[in-house]
Amino acid sequence: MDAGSRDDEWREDCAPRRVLELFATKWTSMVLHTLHARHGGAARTGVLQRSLPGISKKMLTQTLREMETSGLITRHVETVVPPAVEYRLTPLGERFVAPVELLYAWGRDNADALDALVPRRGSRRR
Amino acid sequence: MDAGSRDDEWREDCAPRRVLELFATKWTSMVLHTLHARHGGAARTGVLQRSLPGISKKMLTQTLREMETSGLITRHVETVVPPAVEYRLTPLGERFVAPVELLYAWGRDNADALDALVPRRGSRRR
DNA sequence: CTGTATCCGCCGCGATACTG
DNA sequence: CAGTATCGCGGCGGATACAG
Repeated sequence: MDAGSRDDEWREDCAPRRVLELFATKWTSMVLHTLHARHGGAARTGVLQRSLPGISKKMLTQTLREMETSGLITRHVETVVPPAVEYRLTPLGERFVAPVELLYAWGRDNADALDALVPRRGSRRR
Repeated sequence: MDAGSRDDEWREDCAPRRVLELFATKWTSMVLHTLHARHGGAARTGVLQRSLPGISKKMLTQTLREMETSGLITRHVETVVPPAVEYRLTPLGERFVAPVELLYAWGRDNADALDALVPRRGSRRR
């Protein structure tokens, strides 16, 4: 079972690619993590924004919309004044937490190795 | 332990961010996976390119360089004619395989759910 | 409070051509 | 076979202003 095997094609619409696209938007995994680890799976817009230093309203909304489209979260609107919107992890989203957390855990465990070897991505020589 | 906890800051240079940057380059995880699953941890340039349909020489080289810089792989040059270059997973790289594989596995397990819910990233409503 | 609409710089990445 | 250099497009994502 070497180079000839066809059990994992790299087509555009294959599962692995789909997953990677979830990371294409920079904030997706951080929103997921924050929603889970800091707020037990549900939180309102403002709360999320305060929990994610540096994110803009635009990217927050955009990221949440895409996550909703992907079925990772749901969006509930309370028709009151002022409006209150709550986002909640779906079962699919909650199952996605484990892989993401493992990724983060790996980062923590190997932070020193990365510190020593990575100069910095995107650093520009002049 | 709510919004006040400080056990996971989102600073630019924190571990989680570092990990996400490894995915900033589209092909990184696929090269990692291919190197591990198809070639037992080591392979030459040409072999990798054939195993990754759609990748260009430019992106292959660029991705490999960044992975080398991050300490995920090593680069061995055989000074012969024509030149033969082999890339090999480092211990750090091999440890990174598990989280990535789990991510991919999640994609496979939930491919149907994604099929049903994801219209397509970037699709624009008018 | 939540969300939308522009303007715009930066950069990932593909296509192409050339070197050793 | 392995790698570099250039050009160009698309899109992420930040800043800002406006709306319900």
